[in-house]
Amino acid sequence: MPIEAVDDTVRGRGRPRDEEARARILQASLEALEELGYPGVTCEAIAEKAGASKATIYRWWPHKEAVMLEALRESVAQELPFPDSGSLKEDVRIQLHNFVKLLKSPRGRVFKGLIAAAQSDPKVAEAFLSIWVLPRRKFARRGIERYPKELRRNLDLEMVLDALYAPLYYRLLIGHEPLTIEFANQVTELVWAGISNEKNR
Amino acid sequence: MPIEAVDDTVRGRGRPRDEEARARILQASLEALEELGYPGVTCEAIAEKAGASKATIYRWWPHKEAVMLEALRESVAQELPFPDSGSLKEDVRIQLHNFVKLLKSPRGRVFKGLIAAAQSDPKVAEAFLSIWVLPRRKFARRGIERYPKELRRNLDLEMVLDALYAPLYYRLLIGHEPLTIEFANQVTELVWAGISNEKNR
Amino acid sequence: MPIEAVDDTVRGRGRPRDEEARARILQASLEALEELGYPGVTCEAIAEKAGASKATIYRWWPHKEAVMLEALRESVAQELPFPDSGSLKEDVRIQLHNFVKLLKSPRGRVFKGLIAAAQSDPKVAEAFLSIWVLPRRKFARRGIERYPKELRRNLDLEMVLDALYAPLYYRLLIGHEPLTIEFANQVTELVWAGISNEKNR
Amino acid sequence: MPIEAVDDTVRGRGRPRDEEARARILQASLEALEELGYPGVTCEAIAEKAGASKATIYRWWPHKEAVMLEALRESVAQELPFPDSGSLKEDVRIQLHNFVKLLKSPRGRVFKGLIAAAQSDPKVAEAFLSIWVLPRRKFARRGIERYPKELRRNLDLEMVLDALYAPLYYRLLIGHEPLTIEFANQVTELVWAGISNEKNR
DNA sequence: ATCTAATCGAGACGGTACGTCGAGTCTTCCC
DNA sequence: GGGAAGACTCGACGTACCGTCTCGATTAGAT
Repeated sequence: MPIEAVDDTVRGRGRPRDEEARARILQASLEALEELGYPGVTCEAIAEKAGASKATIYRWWPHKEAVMLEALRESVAQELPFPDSGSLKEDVRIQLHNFVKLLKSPRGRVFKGLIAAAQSDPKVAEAFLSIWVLPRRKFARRGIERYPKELRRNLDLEMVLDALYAPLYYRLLIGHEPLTIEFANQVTELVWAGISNEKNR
Repeated sequence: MPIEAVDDTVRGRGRPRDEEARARILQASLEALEELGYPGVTCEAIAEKAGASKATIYRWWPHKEAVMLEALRESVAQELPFPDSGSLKEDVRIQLHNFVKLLKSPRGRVFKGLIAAAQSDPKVAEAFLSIWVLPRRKFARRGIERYPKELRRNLDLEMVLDALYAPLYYRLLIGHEPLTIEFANQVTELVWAGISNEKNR
Repeated sequence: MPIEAVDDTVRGRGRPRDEEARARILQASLEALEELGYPGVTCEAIAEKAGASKATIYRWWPHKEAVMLEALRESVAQELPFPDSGSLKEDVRIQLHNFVKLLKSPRGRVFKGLIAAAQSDPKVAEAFLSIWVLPRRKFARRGIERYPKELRRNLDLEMVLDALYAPLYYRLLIGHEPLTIEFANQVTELVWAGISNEKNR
Repeated sequence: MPIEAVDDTVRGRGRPRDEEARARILQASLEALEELGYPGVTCEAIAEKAGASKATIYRWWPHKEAVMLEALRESVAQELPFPDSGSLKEDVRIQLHNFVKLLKSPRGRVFKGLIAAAQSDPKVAEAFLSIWVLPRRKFARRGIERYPKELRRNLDLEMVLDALYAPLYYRLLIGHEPLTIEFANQVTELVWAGISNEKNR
């Protein structure tokens, strides 16, 4: 079961959850993550930034990683819809462009931090997967499957998605070369050559 | 300046550095990383495993990340030579196979841990780059450049290397799908289609 | 001004105070004190035991000590009338016997808890004094003063009361030796020797 | 086993305990206890006052009560030797005088606090008993037993000690009447009448 | 054969953040 | 308007690890 906030759609009797406080906490988490990097994010710092108390944080999230994951989810929930330009190759290119822009924004530090946290905390790993990775991949997969005729047969789409996104994550995480729009173009071209049904050259 | 052990080639008067202790500490770091994951690598744990004292660790390394990086360097120094089968595609495939095997071994946790640490610690990032990433890429690049005629012209080899290795790192770090030899084959085929000089199909 | 419940004899407009809830809260306080000891008396525990809410408790009492004091007052209101056997010495003995029985009953933990609370909270101290100690002493004093001829002249009755009751409290609080009926007899004899008008031996 | 500091008479290998820090912590505890009363004493406050860290406190004492008990023991270790005036009655009187002075000093708050804590914490109770009460009683008992002929036969000395000390504790804890030297005299006279071998009156 | 200096182990030190708990207050719905 | 439910702020708890430090013991080269 992924790490999520309590589902309080059922309106109980007591004082309802303070949604403003929730929003302030998530906002403060993102800011702290962007400003201080992952290990610099302290529950006490979040609490102070948010004008909330630590107890409130721990009432709703089991640990600070969960807070940051939910913050991430909130902040990127509507972002990055898979484009629909009429051309699959163009859709892919635009999608990678957008993702590059996201990773290069301050939000990129959030990804770095969460992927780092996921390496040693299975709960974070699972949450990152179910909250971010898998939904994004499902969208992208659907976007690609709209054009079955443009692709070679017997392609493993999971592998294709990896080939498309992995290089961006890789440059984000390793930083040996800059992460640029041009790089996204190069990746698009290279992968396209490997998956398209066109007779190349 | 990368993180390295103190260079004590100048032989002073007092008791010399205990090389056995150094080896035990590095070994213990690797073991802790493999067994317990990154957060399990506390200096106390290393010291106890190694039968050393924390002071000894901090005398020779500025912080625990430096210890782990040096441990990594020691342990992979001779690993993963770029193969030479006579065929570039086969060389690439074998190289990816070997890398998959490495990442799937207990050593994979070391990579996960260090990449995680690098996300928030620029010193670790730089050290990981200079100790592991850049040398490996240089070897691989040289291996590829032996066959200039098999490749398309105007290829950005850095991008090609990313396209080859990134998917493996990606599956290691995200874990959404298993990291297998077969996956390495798929990546090889896909990238090969995008870089080889052959007239495809 | 001693700690007391809000005096709501003035009958206002809305729903009147729920006397049952009040009784349940006081009862729950006593039980918690007897079963769990003083630190076990948390407002949450009282509320749960009583099926009440914390808000109700704090509406009617300023803090939990006030609750416990009122609980004590209710529970001991009619207890320990000063006996009237016709003999002062016998009256004293019986009174000490009764007090020993009270202190050894579960109620004894209530005394321990409240005396403890009084040490650091002047409000509790004053309330314990006015609700329990002073009234009890007044009764006892009247009981003794019925027999002026049996006592030496110029006795400080306050001191005599201390000499009678203090040893019982002392054993209750310190617990170095058991608090028994026999001990009450011994104290009676010793004090009697010091206060009676008889020619001893 | 009473709560005590680790007995480190055996000189181990590592860095030795910082005796100054220990002294500063105990001193800070006493000051905090006298200034703020028992529940106002915070480990964080002690640590700050003492210029120590919380970890140091918890390394050597299991909880703050133990700190305060040891502080008490240190501060009263050599106090209150049983006097030796040549007359038992006079010895008793002087001993009670001294005890009254101790209880009326700022140190009295320490006693109030610890007795309070003992009511709900068996560890404190046992420690208070073994560190303070029992040793003091043993001394007093020995002081009294030097004069066997002045006392009636078949006296229960434990009860006598209670009769002597309990009234002082009682006035300290309840505070219904002041605790004075004169009161100590009265108690001495009353108890003496009950225990001495003289033909009274 | 000392003397000297740097090393080793052990482990205590001041800090800082963790995640928990209770006090007392506040907010909502229900009666 | 009272009461149950329960979320809220505040602040202390006791734990864990960091990186530093101070010991006594050990181990060479320098004297």
